[in-house]
Amino acid sequence: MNIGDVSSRSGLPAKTIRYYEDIGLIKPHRSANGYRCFAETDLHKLAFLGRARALGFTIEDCRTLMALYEDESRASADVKQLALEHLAKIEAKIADLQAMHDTLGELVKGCAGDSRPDCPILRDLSGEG
Amino acid sequence: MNIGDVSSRSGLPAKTIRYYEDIGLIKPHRSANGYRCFAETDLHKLAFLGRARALGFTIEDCRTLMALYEDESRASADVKQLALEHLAKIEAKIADLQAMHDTLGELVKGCAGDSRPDCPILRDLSGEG
DNA sequence: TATGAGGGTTCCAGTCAGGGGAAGGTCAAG
DNA sequence: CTTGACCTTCCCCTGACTGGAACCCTCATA
Repeated sequence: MNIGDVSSRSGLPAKTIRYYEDIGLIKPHRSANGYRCFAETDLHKLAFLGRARALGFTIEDCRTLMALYEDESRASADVKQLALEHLAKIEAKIADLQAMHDTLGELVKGCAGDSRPDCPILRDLSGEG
Repeated sequence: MNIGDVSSRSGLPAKTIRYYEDIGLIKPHRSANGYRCFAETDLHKLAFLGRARALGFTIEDCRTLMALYEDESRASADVKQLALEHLAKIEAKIADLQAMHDTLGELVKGCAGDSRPDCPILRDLSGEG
């Protein structure tokens, strides 16, 4: 398989696939003409990576997850721990965003949104002046 | 005021303040020795920027907000629109993160987390194989 | 046989919002 | 006079790609 095929079958852009090779996540063979030559296992790995990235895991997490996946003697505890740490980071981000959302929502609610200059949003940003 | 004073009074790192000057958000004067020389208005602007950034506005949004703030003849509608657009982006991010959280949470719940290799998280990532 | 389309390759630069650190100038205190 | 705390500019680094330039390969068509 050439990179275009793997790209459409995995849903990942060709650029991303080349990047993943660059950083050592996959190691496709090369054809005589220099083209990358992907096996089914490469495609499978890329799909794995795509799903892990979609769950928000960092590239380094993905590297670890792949290693665990390929390690038949892994302990599921290791996978779970990684997932729990990631879950905690997601929760922290949600909490941050929620706080912004609540604050900004309040300010927006108080803003007339008309042609006059008076605005509680700017008043708040300027330090209640 | 030197940059150290402004830094501690605004809560922004000196690096950040220099960066904000670099991209034209503030224009402090210079003393004879080449040091930046901040007026109270600069400090006020930096505090404004710090609060806007804390609400998650991008630097470009901050630039617009500052311009609106300094424009006495602004329409609060313009401020409100910017804020509403930002609010929508925050909501979209929260929704994304929440979806990740829910999916990953389900997978984690099903994972024994013991010394055995069997793991629903990896099974899901590998495509249910 | 030329040529054009549509693959593929490498490498460089840019994104966003700064952070880290080097090399060097300035200032007040001891 | 020296020490230490400031300040300056400069350049590289981050994550996870994305865009583009310049060039090569293959196949179909005129």
